[in-house]
Amino acid sequence: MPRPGKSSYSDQKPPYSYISLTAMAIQHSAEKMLPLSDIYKFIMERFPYYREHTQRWQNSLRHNLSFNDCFIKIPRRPDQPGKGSFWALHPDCGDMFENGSFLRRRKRFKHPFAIENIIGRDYKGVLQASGLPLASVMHHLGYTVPSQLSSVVSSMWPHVGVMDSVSGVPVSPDYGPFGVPVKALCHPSAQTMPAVPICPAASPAAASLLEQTASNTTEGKGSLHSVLVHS
DNA sequence: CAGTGTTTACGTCAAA
DNA sequence: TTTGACGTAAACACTG
Ligand SMILES: [Mg+2]
Repeated sequence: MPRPGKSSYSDQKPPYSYISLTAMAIQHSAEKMLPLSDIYKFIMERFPYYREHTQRWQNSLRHNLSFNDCFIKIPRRPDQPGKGSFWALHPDCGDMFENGSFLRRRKRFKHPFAIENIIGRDYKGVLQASGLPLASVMHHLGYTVPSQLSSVVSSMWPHVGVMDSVSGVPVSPDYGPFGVPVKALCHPSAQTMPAVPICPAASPAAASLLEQTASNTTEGKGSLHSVLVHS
């Protein structure tokens, strides 16, 4: 396509969402995974539209990588030094563009066992009605707050530290496959929380716990209130 | 420090 | 009208 500056045809915004563009880049690669910088390159090489305002759209792209469960991080091997991780497509996310549109999917892929998705689904009404951020509700429920959400929590409740429920030693969240927290952590106000796996598939006990939690929340705010009062 | 990653907030738009 | 997907801005935290 032509060269000229502002308003040439090829400079128009391509009919692809960031998710589409990123998936294209990943699928096009030999290893089916790419570092962030290579995703940028792929897009910029093919779509002149994205050769400008790079700070804006690259911020949006990173937001999409992190926010959408269909994108997962693959750690670098020691023999592959570099900045971040590799990004790949979650094996269960299927064909995201089954409907002809590359702009909007029918539904977002959400991993069913990610604790933040479980809480987000079961406490949807509470989250909406209260306006509280997900991190707050998870904290009040005594759940491990994933990754950097903990910084939000510690800024809202500076007296609360994240520590191992048995040893009392500060730890960082430890995640197993699919981002499921393997080690149950608790904060001082939560007294004793059993260090059991939260993944229902891994522990029948945890499964019934989850079921109980779910049934408690179907009625609405009541259960959250009791939890709030408790802490 | 610059690049990478995570989360919240808000606006838009189309489907349900 | 409500819901959900998407884009954008922005505030941080973490890392090489
Ligand atoms: Mg992700």
